Amino acid sequence: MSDCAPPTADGLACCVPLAREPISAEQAAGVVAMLKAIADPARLRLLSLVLSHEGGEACVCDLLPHFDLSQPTISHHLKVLHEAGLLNREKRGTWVYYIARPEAMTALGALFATGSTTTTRELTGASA
Amino acid sequence: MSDCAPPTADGLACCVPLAREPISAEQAAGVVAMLKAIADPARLRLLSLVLSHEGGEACVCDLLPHFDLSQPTISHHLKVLHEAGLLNREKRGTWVYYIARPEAMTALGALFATGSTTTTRELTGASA
DNA sequence: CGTGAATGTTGACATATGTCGATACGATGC
DNA sequence: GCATCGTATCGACATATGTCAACATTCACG
Repeated sequence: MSDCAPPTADGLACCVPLAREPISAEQAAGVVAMLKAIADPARLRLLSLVLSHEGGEACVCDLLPHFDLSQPTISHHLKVLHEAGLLNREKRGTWVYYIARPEAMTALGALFATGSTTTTRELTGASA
Repeated sequence: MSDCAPPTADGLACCVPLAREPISAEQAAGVVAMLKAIADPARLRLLSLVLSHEGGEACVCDLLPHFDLSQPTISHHLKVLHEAGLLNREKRGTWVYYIARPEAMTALGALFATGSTTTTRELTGASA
């Protein structure tokens, strides 16, 4: 619980691969907050839609048509993703844009690294 | 929904990074099954304990002392991890061993790859 | 065979979660 | 200013989930 400084200074959960050493209860709690956010079909799809959308961002109006869910429900899911640190929120005029955070993807990917400590850090080639 | 053959013939969820293209509802449902399994503090810790234990396996009696939870609760969580394809189960005499599945880690890690399709496949250096 | 130990199953319960309709808020355009 | 559009919040509800105590099951060992 001491050798784990915030990797991106963004409040992301910790970085040590699950297979390297037993994760502490505290770290587990932090990581679980992010995992719970994506452990929902609608939110996983929302995240993927934003990530794969041009520029790594999408406005709510772009996302709504992809679902059979009500607008408040989508808004709720986006809020969950935002509060988990997976998406940034930006208001531009009338529209609200949700913006991917590649650091969050990297942090999550690092959890599942097996063997060495190497992560997918080098692959984070998205715009800041 | 058509270009995604089971990557390891083990029933693991699909393989395309979230950032590459919007995940389909069907694929999302499959992936979410695995994510839900690890989106719990106890189960994340259990998984990490097994993964980092020598040989990538541990018997229930090794795991129990790490938690304040009752034995049936731990058994329940292990069952969830097993049914999600994250741990194999093997009975040896009186004891039951849960065994890590590096393929599952690789499959999950691939989800969070950003940019190219490169995954942490090369890092899967555990014994078969 | 019994006895005991390790693990799994069942049923019950409190809480968390996903969903919606109604409504509120904020920006745009007339 | 006022109507309208896009988005968020609130309150309510049904369902899912984590947990335990009690019990069942399976195996080792005399």
